[in-house]
Amino acid sequence: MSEDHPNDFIRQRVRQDQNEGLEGGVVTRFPPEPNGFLHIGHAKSICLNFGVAEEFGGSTYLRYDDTNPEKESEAFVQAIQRDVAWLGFQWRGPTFASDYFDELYSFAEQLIQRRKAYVCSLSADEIRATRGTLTEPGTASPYRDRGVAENLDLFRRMKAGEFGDGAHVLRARIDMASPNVNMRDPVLYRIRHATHHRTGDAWCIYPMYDFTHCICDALEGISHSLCTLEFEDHRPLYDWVLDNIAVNYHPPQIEFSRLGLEYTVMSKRLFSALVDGGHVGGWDDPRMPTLAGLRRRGYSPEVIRDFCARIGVTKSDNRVEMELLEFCARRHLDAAAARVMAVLDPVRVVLTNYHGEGETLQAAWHPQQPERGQRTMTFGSALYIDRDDFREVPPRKYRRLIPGGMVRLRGGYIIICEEVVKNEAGEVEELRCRYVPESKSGQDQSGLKPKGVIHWVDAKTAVPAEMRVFHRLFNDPNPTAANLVEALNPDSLRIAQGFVEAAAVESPERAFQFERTGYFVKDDSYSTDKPVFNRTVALRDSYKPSGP
RNA sequence: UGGGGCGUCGCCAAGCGGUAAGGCACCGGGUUUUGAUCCCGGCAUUCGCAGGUUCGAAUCCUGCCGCCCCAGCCA
Repeated sequence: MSEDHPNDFIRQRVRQDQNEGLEGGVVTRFPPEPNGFLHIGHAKSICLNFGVAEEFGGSTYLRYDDTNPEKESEAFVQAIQRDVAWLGFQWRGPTFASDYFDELYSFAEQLIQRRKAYVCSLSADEIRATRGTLTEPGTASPYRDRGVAENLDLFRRMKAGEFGDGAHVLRARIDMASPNVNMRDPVLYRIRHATHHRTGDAWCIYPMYDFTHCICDALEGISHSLCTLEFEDHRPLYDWVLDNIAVNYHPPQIEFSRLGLEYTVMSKRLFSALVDGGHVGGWDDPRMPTLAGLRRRGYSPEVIRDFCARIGVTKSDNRVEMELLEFCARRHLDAAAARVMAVLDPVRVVLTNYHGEGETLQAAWHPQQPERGQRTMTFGSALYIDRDDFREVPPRKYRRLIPGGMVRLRGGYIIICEEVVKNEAGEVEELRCRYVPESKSGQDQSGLKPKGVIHWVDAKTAVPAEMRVFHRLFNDPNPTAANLVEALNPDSLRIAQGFVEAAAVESPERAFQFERTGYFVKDDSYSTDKPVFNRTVALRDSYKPSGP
């Protein structure tokens, strides 16, 4: 699977910078806030940052942007680390913005000394009211021209814990009339008497993102600071901070568009709402586009990385179809997954002329990979086949079992349906069939050429299993915060009580192709007495019934 | 109505003045004891629209139109 390296506009830029001589080489960073689980949108950023560094002989920091203690936790730090490692990347660090709180504080004092920052004692509401609007300039804070000594004194007392939350903030002195509202004296520090998951109660003032991020980038010698489009308006502020403090390194901020995916949402805030509202089982629910959810669903790191390589990196808004992710999943699973038979909706088949109980049959774990060896299956007079593989009234071009028709049991014998037994409700309860003794798979002497091949399991030895079939979480291709709950798909999870051939349960393999029904992964995190299989994705099914 | 971005096939996306890559999806055909995989073939006279420059424009210029982001003491 040797894909060409992507060559997006960011890589072109990095290549050019490198050719023009980059001191310190290529250094990138992936900077999540530890306030939730990572999702596939983060995977795009992770693959970009780590991928660029790998391709250009550089390295990548994992840096936590932990400047808002009330929303962050050590549990999220661990979850994030596990997910990045799972994707297969090795980071420098991890580092934390909180590692730099002392330096950050010094730079803040430096800004005060240079008359580039001041302590503002307006309330949050007053600051908002004086910021102006998108079309009108803001007005200066009455504290804007406080003297250096007073600012320094106030700021030190803020740090010392003399004031309550919200009493003062430190603001940059830039331009209240800037057409870019982010430049209208943005807040740099706020008072927050909160316990930080790493620094505990050492601090009661915390720096804001715009002040923190650029400085951490500079201190770590980040050569290319890659972020998403919504920070484009913040770039002048990123540059302003670094231009006004005594730091000798100034990374460029380069923006790209976030990933949009059809039929799902991509925001930690909305995930929280789904989890807290009990609409999903947790951040790692297999229907969630979180990396933890995708992992439980059976998507391997290779699938995610292939997907990220295929979607590209640009600045245009995008909403990628699920089909592409599913294609990547099938592509990798086709090669990786062991072939095994299973039925989700069993119908009993009785072979009236079969008497060789306990006969064993061999079948390849993977027909295209004979080196993976064979598994042993048991054949018997009582079998289960999938309800969908028999039709009393077949649609056009139907190739499976019909009354009086024949079909091959994959890896087994050809059978002919002679009788359909129904219950009072008129449902098919049992199929009484005759098997063709000389049609054994691999040594067929029958000369018969059935059109269809179906999967089956032996009723005596097959293992009862719970199979979880997932469908899109939302019916709306573009759910929003406003219609989040109404857009939920009530049929996003279907649990089938089926049977799997015993070899699958005994085998150490975890990813399987249940022939005809899809790719499944064994999931041990449920507490049931039966094995549980999550369906990653259905097989592509080109069987299209024509006509009504 | 301020500022910042973006508009190339249904969905992604190359292209950077020399006459529209590729992938997904879709449609044909072949192989197949998985209606899978695999293999072949098809799929934008046209690049948001309108002018202009040029021998030549998706690429340069001008003017429109559409969409996204920004008024947290979130990131």
